[in-house]
Formats: sequence, C-alpha cells, structure tokens
Amino acid sequence: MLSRNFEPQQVEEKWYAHWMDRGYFSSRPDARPPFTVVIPPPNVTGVLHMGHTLNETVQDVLVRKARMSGFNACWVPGSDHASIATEAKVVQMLEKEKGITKEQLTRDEFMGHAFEWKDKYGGIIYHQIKKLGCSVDWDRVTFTMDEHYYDAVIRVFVDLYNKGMIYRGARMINWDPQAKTALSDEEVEYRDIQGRLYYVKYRISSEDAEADEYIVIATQRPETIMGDTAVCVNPSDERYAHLRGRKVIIPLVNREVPLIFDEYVDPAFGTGALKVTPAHDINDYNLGLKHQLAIVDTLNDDGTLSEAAEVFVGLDRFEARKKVIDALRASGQIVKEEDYQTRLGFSQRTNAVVEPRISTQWFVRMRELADKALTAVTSGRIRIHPEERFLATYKYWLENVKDWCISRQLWWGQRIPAWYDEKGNLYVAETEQEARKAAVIENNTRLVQDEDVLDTWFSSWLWPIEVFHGITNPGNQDIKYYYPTSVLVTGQDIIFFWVARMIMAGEEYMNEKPFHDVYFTGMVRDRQGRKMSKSLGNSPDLLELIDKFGADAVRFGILIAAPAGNDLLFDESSCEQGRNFNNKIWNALKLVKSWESRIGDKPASDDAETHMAIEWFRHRLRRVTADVEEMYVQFRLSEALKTIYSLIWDDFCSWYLEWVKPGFEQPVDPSVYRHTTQFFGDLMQLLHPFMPFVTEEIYHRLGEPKDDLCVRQFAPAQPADAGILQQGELLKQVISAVRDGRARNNLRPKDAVSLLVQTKQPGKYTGIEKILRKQLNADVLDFTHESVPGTISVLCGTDTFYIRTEQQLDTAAQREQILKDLEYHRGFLASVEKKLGNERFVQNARPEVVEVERKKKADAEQKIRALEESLSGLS
RNA sequence: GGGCUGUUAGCUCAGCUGGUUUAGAGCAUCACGUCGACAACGUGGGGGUCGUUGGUUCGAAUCCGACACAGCCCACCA
Repeated sequence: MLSRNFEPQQVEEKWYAHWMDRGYFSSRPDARPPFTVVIPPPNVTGVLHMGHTLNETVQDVLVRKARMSGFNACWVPGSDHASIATEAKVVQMLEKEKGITKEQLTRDEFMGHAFEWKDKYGGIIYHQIKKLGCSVDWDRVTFTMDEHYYDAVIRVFVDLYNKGMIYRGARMINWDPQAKTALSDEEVEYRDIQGRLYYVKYRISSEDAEADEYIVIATQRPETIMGDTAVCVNPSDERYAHLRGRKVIIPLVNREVPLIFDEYVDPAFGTGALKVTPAHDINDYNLGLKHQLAIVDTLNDDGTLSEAAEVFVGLDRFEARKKVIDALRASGQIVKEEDYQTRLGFSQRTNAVVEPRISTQWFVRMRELADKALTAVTSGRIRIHPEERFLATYKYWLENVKDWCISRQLWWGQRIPAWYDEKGNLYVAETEQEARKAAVIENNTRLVQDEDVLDTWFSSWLWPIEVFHGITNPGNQDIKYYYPTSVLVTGQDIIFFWVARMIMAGEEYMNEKPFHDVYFTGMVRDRQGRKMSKSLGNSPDLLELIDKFGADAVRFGILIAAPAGNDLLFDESSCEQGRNFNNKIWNALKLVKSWESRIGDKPASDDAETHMAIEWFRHRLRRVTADVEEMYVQFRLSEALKTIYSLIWDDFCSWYLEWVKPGFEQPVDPSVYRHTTQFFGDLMQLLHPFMPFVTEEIYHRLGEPKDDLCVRQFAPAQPADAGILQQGELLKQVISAVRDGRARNNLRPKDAVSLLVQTKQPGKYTGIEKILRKQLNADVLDFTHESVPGTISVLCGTDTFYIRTEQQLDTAAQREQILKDLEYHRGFLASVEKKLGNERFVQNARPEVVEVERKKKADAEQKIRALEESLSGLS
C-alpha cells in the first residue's frame, strides 16, 4: 500500500547513499567524451544561500543530463579560503570566545586557530550540497589552501614575477582601515551618500600681517586639510590670476604651500579653487606627481590621524572631521556649508569606508593578460549566456582594466614568496632556499619573508586548472582529459573578480580557455524585489526549506522562477508548487500500481481506442523530448522544466491516463499497462536531472529496472508524427468544448447525454469516437447535416456539437451565450475582410499569408452560419 | 556623467528573424464538483486597447526614434 503522499525525507537519503555507493558521481578519464564542471567554490566557512542553491541546481541539472547522454560527467566540488572574510570571522571569534586579540598571537598560532575554525565549519556547505542532491565527485574535493593548491599559487606568482608581470611599488590603493589591508579596485563598492560640502577660507601668505587676503576652497573632507600641500586653480580663471606666485596658508597647521595652476580644476565647481591632498585622493595624487608636490600622509593604518597631521593625532578620521569643523568654525574660517550628494567607496567585506592611500604593494600587470582574455571571448571561443547582456560589460572592463593589487595585509592566505635582506634587496623564489641559491646569498645573511598574503582571487583564478593539478603537475592525465571544462555556471556579480581572471589564467598557463560556455544566473531576490541578505533576514535557510518541502521541490521552486540571466523573485510558494508536483506524480504512480493485480490475459475488445491514446502519447513524448533537448542547448532550463511539468501533469495525467484508464474493477489491457509503465519511466527519465530523488524512487517502483535512472542513457531521438498529434489535439478540443457546454447548462458529469455532430468531414472523428463518448458520458455519438433543435449547441472548430439531454434547458442563457459568440466571430470576420479588401495587402503579402486569411474568412463565415442556425433552433 | 537591460492578465514570465484564426503559460481568483490515483485534487470560467508617444510597413507586442518609470554596471569633478 503506497502512502497517501510522496514522502521525500525517507527517499532522499536512501538514493543519495545508493548513488554514492555505486560510484556514479566519481569520474576517471575514459573513452567517452568528458563533460566537466567546476563548482564556483563557496566561502569555506559560509553557508549556502539561495543564490548558491540556484547555481548548484543549474549545474546539477546540466551534469546529470550529460551523464545520461553518453558523457563522462565530472563535477568538481570545493571551497575557497576567502582570505579577508574568513580572517575577519576568526579574529572576531577569538576576541569574543577566547578574549584574544590578533596582536597577541604569532602568525603560526593564528593560522592554527584559523585551520581549526575551517575544520569546524568547513563541512556545512558540503552537507548542504549533498542534501540538495548535487552529483559532485566527492573524490575530487578541493580547497584553495590545500597543499598542492598553495604550491600552485606560489609557483604562478614566481613565474609571473620572473616574466616581469608582477611588480612591487608604491601606488595609490584602496585601504580598508577596519581590516587594515589593501584592497583591489573590484573589492570597493561605491554607494551614494548624503554628504556635506564645507567652504573654507585659506589665508594668502603676506608680509603684511594686517592683510586680509584669502581664497575659499570647498571640501567634503575637512579632516584631510592637514595633508594639503597646495591649492590649485584653473589658469584661465581670472578671479585668481592676480594671485599667481603667492603662497597659501593651510588652516590649523599654518603650513605655507604653493598656489598652483592646472587645467584639471573646473572653475565652475564650488569656488573654482581646489585643496590638493596628494596622500588621500587619487586626483590630488596625480596632480601632486605632475607638480612635484610634497606628500603628507595624515592617516594611520586604522583610520586614526597620524603624527603628520599635527592636530587631533590618534583621533578616528570621522571624529577628527567634527573637531576640525568645530575648530574652523571657531576661527571663522567656514564661510558656507551645504548638503551634497556624493559617492563613497565601501569595503566589500567589512563595509568600512575605504581610504585612498599611498602604499607599497604588489601588483599584476593586466594589459597583456586582459588582451588575451578579451580575444578568447570576442573571437567566439568562449560563449557567454545570455550573451547580449554581458559581452559589452566584459569587454569594457577588460579594455579599461588597471593593474591588480594582489597583496593583502593579512595572515590567512598564501604568503607572498619574496624575501628581503638587510639592505632591502628583494628575492622572489618558491622557497627561501631557492632564493638563496639563485641569488648566491651568503649563508650568514639574514633573509626576512614578506609579511603579506595574496588576494583570494589570485588563488581562485587557477581553479579550473589546479583542481586537476594542472599547475603543480602539468600534463597529467586528468588535466589533459577534463580541461577545458564544459560550462561555468555562476552569478554575474563575479564576472570581473573571477570569470575574466580565470580566462586570463587559462590562456596564460594552459594556452587554452578554461571553459566553452559561461552561464550567468541572475540575482535571487525576495518577493518585494529586495536582494536577499542576512541583515534583512529575508534569505530562507536551505536546510529548513528542504526539510519542509523536500529537495526536489526546492530545486523545482528555484528553477521554475529563474529565466536565464534575469533576476528572480524567490518565494516559498514555488517550492510548494514543486511539492504538489511530487504528489501529483506519486498519485499517478498509485493509479498505475493499482492496475498491476488486474492485468487481463487478452487485449480488451476496444483496443483500437486505447491504441489511439497510446500512439498519441508516444508521439507527444517524442515531440516534447526534442523540444526539451533544444532548450538544453540554449540553457533555457526554466522553460524546459515548465515544458516537462506540463507534459506530465496535463498530457500524461489529465489526458492520457484518463483515456486509457479502465472502468472500476475492470481488467487492464496488457498493452495499456506495458505502454503506460514505459511512458511513465521515460517521463521520469526526462525529469530526472531536475528532480532526481522522486524520479529515481518512482522509476524503481514502476518495475525492477536493471539500471538506475541516474545513469540510464537517453534513447536516440525519434520523429513525431504531426497527424497523430493533431488528432490528439482535436480530441482534447472537443472534450473541453462539450464539457464547457455541459457545465454552462448545469449538467452534472454523471448525467448521460447523446451527442450529434454537424460536420462536413465525419471521417476525422474515426478512432476517437469511443474515447469521446466515455470522457463525455455520452451514450451515442452520431452525425447530422442540420441543426438539432432542443439541444445544447457547442461550436468546436467549424463543427457544431449538439448535446441532447432529458434535463430542462435554460434557453435564455444559451441564447445569450450564442449571441456573445456571434459578436466575437462577426468582429473577427470584419477584421479579416478589411484586410482582404485592402488591395495593397493582397498584392504585397506573401501568397501563403493571403491564403491563410482567406481560410480564416471562410471559417469565420461557416462558424457564423452554424451559430445562426443554432440560434434559430432555440426558438 | 557614460553604458547596458527591462516595462505584456492581480503576481512571475513566454512570445526567436513583423502576418499560424482580433495575445499565451504557471500561480492567484471565481463557479461547480468528494466521480474509487490525486482537495497538496478535478472540470470549467473570468481577466490584458502588450509603459507613453511618434515613425517605417499593406500589416507592429514584435523593427526604428523620442519620452517616462524601474533595475544593474562603470566613471577621479573637490
């Protein structure tokens, strides 16, 4: 006895263990073509959010489909050490739980704690991936701090350094004062902020102590005044022409600085005078370089004012801003204040306001790498989906990319393999020993390794290569077989961070793209269109969702709402729809299983009828299978799922099963049983990549298959017969139309009727008469040449069905309905006639289009005649 | 400031190179239904002048222009 509803919890664990047991997800190179996917590695100590859920589900669908289509499917799982994010979490944990600050620990001690943390929490995402049913190869789990991976990163660093593509130098970089590290340009997020613009008087230096000459500048950041080393105006600005050659006194610190002239300054903005702070603004920095200005760095690592500021030393920058404003107000040097809309850079990880700052860091030269990555895509060697939207973004970024700041002032990550001797000479090599050997350094010379680690993305850009040990063991079997990978599925938010850089690394180290296709999924938002985030609390917990609805339903729920590349509004109700779908399939299984005990010995006498149903569904299945195949090619997975959903729910359950279903306690035609279980199995196969658990369970309950659905290979495509499909459509159309006529006249399903059809081609109903009678509870189905008074008339195509019944009929309601239909068809006829009456249409349109219009006209006229006849039959 | 998307039923979306019966689906809604697979269900219905506005064309949801609104990306105007 089957349970009332499908119970996912019992089934999911069983099948996942079984698949693992059989090693279906493990892949070794063999004679089959490979289908390779590398997972975008989630943060090792994170949890999967709905964005991951979408990406992992899409990948699993593609991988499972490939595995069932003759490919050697390999999906590599793993996680990312996420340098800055993880280090921040570990630091926080240490302070909170153990009362230890990072400063109290040695580097080694800290790393110990970090690895401990990773071991404790690193398993969560893997557990979630399993629960979701992802068919990843667990023998290939890779972590970006694994020993070989660490080595690969170091090796690549040294190699790029030796090629002159990595350099060290003082540049203006983005500084995160909270994490106390440099960031790359991509790690800064700009947001619009309501700021305030202060107009400040700067005195003009003069021999005459009594003189009250000054120049007014506008600034949003008064706390940087102490770092000013010039004031700049436009050379064409006549207001300031007379001040040429004079000096300006910086308020608060009373430093005398030059007044300089540069086209850069916009005379129309503010007062047309700009304070120049080369240490804390990129524009000012460039201006400083050009005019050889002094640089006064007034900030410490943590965003407090440094000794160089002279005043408010040690105060936080925002605190200092208030104090500076107070002081300037007190001395009457603020002449005006106004609100000002501005943009500020925030650290992507810590959300701290980023400070532009001059700092000595390591950089990767991007020009050459970017050019290669650009060609790989513009030449069509890598295809981006959906292309239109992302190709332009990708190109623009690569054409304008600046050098990549890769050093981070952190401990959690790959430590930069550079050593310095006491004189400050620099040696780059994979190990200290090699550095000594290469540079012939005397043994007693002390070398000190660079304290910094590398940007996380400097390791993840090697992901598709080093998961197969392609850097540390070049040319091995795996890398040769699995690389380039087939498709990369990821969020569009990391197109620059990761996708573009993987292409660079692939071109540089494999001389080959890392993947054939890139599929960008959209951003998952909540029902109100808000981004899902922890702080809003609108991101559902994946395990709770799975617990509530089952993994298949969650996969269904996220996929059904996800058109390629578009953001999707996720709502639990779509998981509910998935759960209902599970139950629908389960109930169909219950029906078919109930037939098992009553399979007849002989074909039923009316097998010609069921034959039609079977043939129709056979061809319907073929047609939809081909459609779905095409959708896979175009990565239209949401549409493919919808199509399969409708095939199962509507075509199979609502139509086919109703047509072939035997009467109560009647024997089941053996051919019907055989075909139905076969169709059911094929349907489960078609659906399996999307909903693996329920389909595997049902497939096994249908019979005792020799293979598991998980690895059952799709049969070659077969053509669908359009004529048979059309007859099925006619059948559906008539059934719906007559049911509608019955319903409108309050006939109950159990009220038997007689049917008469007024048609010019009675032949088209041959073969479907019996199904029609059964479905419509009609004792007779006859043909007629004229209208039949005293019946319910229903227009179906150009034929009219007359429903004869004992019941009292409401002729007024029928008349109303017919008049409404007449109005519609007359309106339609008028529009067609207007078209055909247009000479230019008849002349210019393609003949077949005109022919269609003529057919429309004839049909409409016939329908109107039929309706008019029915109308007169009513009176 | 530059660029890229989108705007079709209450909601989420299809509708590809203009003509396939005066716009389709799912969800929601309404009516009827407990009929021996299924109320987490069945049958049926209602619901849109395709953002606005010009243009191209015999013909536009579909192509072009402008505008409005929404979203995203990029940019060094204090």
